[in-house]
Amino acid sequence: MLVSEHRRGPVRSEAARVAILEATARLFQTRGYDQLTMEGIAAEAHVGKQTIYRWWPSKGALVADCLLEGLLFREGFSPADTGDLRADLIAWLRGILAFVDREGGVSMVHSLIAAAGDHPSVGLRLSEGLGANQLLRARFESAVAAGQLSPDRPLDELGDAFVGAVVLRALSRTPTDAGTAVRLVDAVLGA
Amino acid sequence: MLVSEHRRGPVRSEAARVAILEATARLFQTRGYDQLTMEGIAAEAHVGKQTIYRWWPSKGALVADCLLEGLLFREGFSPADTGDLRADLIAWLRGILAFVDREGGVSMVHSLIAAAGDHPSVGLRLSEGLGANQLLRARFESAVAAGQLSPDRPLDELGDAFVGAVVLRALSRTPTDAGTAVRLVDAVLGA
Amino acid sequence: MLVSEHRRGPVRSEAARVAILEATARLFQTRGYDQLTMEGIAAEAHVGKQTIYRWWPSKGALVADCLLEGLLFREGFSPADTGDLRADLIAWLRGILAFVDREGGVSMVHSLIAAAGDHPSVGLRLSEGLGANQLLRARFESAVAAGQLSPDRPLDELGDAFVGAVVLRALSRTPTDAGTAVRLVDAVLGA
Amino acid sequence: MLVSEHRRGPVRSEAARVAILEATARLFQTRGYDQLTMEGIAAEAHVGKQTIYRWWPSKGALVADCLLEGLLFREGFSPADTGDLRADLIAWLRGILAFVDREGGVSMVHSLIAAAGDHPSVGLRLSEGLGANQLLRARFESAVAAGQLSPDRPLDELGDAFVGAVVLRALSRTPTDAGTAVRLVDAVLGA
DNA sequence: CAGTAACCGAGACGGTACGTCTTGTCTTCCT
DNA sequence: AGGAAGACAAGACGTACCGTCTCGGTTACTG
Repeated sequence: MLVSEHRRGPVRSEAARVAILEATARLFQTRGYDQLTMEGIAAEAHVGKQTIYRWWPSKGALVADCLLEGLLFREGFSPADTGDLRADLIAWLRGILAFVDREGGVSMVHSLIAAAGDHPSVGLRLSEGLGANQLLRARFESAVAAGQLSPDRPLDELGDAFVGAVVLRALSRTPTDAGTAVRLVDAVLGA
Repeated sequence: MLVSEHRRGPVRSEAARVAILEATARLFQTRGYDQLTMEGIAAEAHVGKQTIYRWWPSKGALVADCLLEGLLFREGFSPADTGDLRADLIAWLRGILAFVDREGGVSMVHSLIAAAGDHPSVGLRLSEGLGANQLLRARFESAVAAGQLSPDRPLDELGDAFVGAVVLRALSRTPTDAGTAVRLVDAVLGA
Repeated sequence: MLVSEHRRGPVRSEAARVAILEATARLFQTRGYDQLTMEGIAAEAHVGKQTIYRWWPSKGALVADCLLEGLLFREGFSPADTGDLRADLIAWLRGILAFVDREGGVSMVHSLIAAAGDHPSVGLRLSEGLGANQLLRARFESAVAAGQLSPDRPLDELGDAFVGAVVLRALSRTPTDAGTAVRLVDAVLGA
Repeated sequence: MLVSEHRRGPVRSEAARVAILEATARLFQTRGYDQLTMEGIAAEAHVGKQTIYRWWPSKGALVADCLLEGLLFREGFSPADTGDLRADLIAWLRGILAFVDREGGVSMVHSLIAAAGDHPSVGLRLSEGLGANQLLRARFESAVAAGQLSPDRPLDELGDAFVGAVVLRALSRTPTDAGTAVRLVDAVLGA
């Protein structure tokens, strides 16, 4: 006895889905989140507006999906493991800060923060994108194993502290200098 | 003989200025930053739109001014100094997290984050409003003097780490539990 | 027993055809021509849109078919033949004007006029539906035979004049009074 | 005794009003009523859509205003007064029928009928535009004075009968031949 | 004390984008 | 193959705000 609940009619068009996400990513990167419009995306993707609204409730959800598909963050910021936690974290933070300071980096982060305001999962992905949380946590665990980090430190919160500080700088547009990464690591880890 | 550069005509109306800021604060608190519109503010303040645009360039600037006037944040979050740094920080964080979790707190913080995206100084004021930076720094200095905190730790960055972690939680709407404050303090300070 | 003429494959579904026409009539009468949509008809008839487009080119054609099937006009307005042409015409016109003035009558006629704009045959059917042209012409012929109407009057055009005047009133929403029918008959026929 | 109740603020822009009406007339004549869109009018008039909606509630009202301004009907169809009522009416009807049959004439009338469906006053103006009602009535009065027309005939309804018959022909797209005007006059007036 | 320049409220203006609706075509599965 | 369901591209709908400009009317300094 089969019956298997079945829908009739055409199925979601993968071509349209991809075109929409790619158009969104393209426009997000070139114009930023605020300038991103549903109409612009529809035009760029050669798609009817209704096709967007059928599958995504909002601009934020669309950007969140782009993040999930990895269309916005090409680069991952994974901390190296040279055995020296402090050096590795400094290097990792410098990478992130360089990205943020780079042409378009600030506005990129700002756009993501704005998008996070509209859609919760963007915030989660933002942490992961910047901090590569899993990798960061792995690095911390390695440091704990090596005796460089007290096992008492809650590692997720430790990651949040670093990533949060970076986000806060971006929010307040505090300029970064050469020593910023070092100071931040020393502040949190102790010198 | 100083020609005394002088303007003719009436001078800026204090009544209008105050009405606009108060209308902005009122609408910001009830509807949030996104729902805040220049037209709405003008109507609420019984003021012409031009009177707003004459003195403020943007919605963000208006909100920033509200912050400066103390119309948005009634409460300050100042850490106590009982001699026990860890306990004081935990208490302070709990206060902030309770505020954020409270009815309307999340959206308040989100609105401020959104406003910060539009206007840099909102970001600065946000840090200060949440973290009361001066006070926090003072508490850290007291801890250094008491030998509870290594003098090597850059104190500004230490504050950023705490406030940043809170902002990050708000951004990703990560739910808070009873242990969050403790874990965050232990993560950053060491247990 | 004449099975005769058989196509293979499924043949046009009579059930669908009828369901579509009835849905159209139902919606036309309740919502009017402007509110009538292909999507609405398809939904009301539990039919795919394509099934409509396969057999009818437009909304107007659909309404025209409804008229042909007699699904829109239940009532016919046939002039009586009491021997008194003037009285018969006045009675007949009063019936039509009462229908038009009645609840929903104006919008009914307006909808038909709109449909006539989209599809020529609706216009023809409109004349017939309102004026019952054949019957009206028969009444005129009877009057000619009775010597009440000059044989020189072109009878089709005479009918058009009456029906046209009614349509024009509907178009301009000129209100009707008790004497309208009398005046119209006297205007055209002479008192 | 001063203080006459006064509105403050800018006054309605005559330039915009005229541009909108002229754009409407232009598009109405070239594309017809159905193809006429508010967006198209706004674009053609170089005007924001809101400026249209601020002053006109609908497309029909806009077309009605165009009629009132005389932007749609250049030509008036005024019956001559040669002393021969029948000949004058035939000539007048031939002019109208020629206009309707002419390139674009049918669609023009159809468009006006459609517009009349949307907006009552278009219907009134339609009668006037086609029938020049005042002038027609004046011609009838002259005929009554000359003893060519019974004083018992209600003259307004007489005009309606003629104009209505023409509208009805346009609605049903009944083709016109050389004798149409003659037959119509004879039908209504008697030979 | 008249002139005049900048303020004020109100709100119309040209625009952009919104989210919804309908059209007519296309695609998929089911009977 | 025909029919139901419904996704698709297109584009009009009417609304909400944007930031600018234009009105009269109202100060308050200047000559």
